[in-house]
Amino acid sequence: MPELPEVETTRRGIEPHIRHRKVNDVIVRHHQLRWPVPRGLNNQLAGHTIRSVSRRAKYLLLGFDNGTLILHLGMSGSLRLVSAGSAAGKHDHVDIVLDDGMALRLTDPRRFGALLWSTGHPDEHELLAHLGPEPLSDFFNGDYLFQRSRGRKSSIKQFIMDGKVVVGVGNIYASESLFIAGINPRRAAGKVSRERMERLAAAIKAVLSAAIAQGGTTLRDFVGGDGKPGYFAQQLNVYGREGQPCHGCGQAVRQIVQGQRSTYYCPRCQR
DNA sequence: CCCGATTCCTGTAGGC
DNA sequence: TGCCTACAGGAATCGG
Repeated sequence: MPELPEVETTRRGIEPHIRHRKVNDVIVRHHQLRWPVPRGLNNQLAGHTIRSVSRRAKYLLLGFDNGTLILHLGMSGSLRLVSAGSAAGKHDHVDIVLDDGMALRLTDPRRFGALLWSTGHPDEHELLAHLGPEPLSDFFNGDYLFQRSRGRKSSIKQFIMDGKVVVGVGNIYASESLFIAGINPRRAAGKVSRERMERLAAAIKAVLSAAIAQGGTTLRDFVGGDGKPGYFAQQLNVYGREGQPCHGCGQAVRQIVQGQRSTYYCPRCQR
């Protein structure tokens, strides 16, 4: 399930193959993703060259001289380079056919992903305009987390998963970061000390960086642009390890539900 | 503004 | 073996 490291892994995987390439055709086989894929994309893109391949939060941005293609992988999406015209499976919803005989193929079984077209500045697009800072930027630090969290009653886990606070921290990395920082996920965000927020910001950066270095986390179906899975799952400390011994103290890892999402933590190491 | 619940979708896993 | 149900999750949206 793509979180920020998986999206960044995808970006790095596809960029060298698609940047400076011209689009020949766009084939949309299934329009109904998170939002409808705009009609007539082919007319916008055909003949235009991909100038940049960037990322904001979990969105991939393909920059053209006449606009930006905004892609989101949802929770089951992946982008891969395939030979143009190769047989499409039932979940292969979109092919962006390039001028070198290859195609960028969006596969997404659960269809929570999105593909949108923006003609203005992408940062001003409604979906991106109100997002919090990038977790790996200098702007995101303990001070920032401390300031933003004062007075907030929701749990620290839900707080760091809020895209208006910081982007790219999904369910897996939220649990992992809180474990590294030694913070109980149920604690009210507004009551976490400045010192602990420093540790948390550092933990989020460390966990995300390590995951990117490993090519992301493949739990079920994630593959990078080269079709290879990520290897970070082997380094997970708590996620999905309910009942198994904590790597720090040996206590059984506990699972709880917060905001309809599973949280994993060690009751001894995280207080 | 803040917060919790609901919603989209389908593959997978567990129960019987 | 097969059927049924619960569950997984990103993030917009809505109701309180």
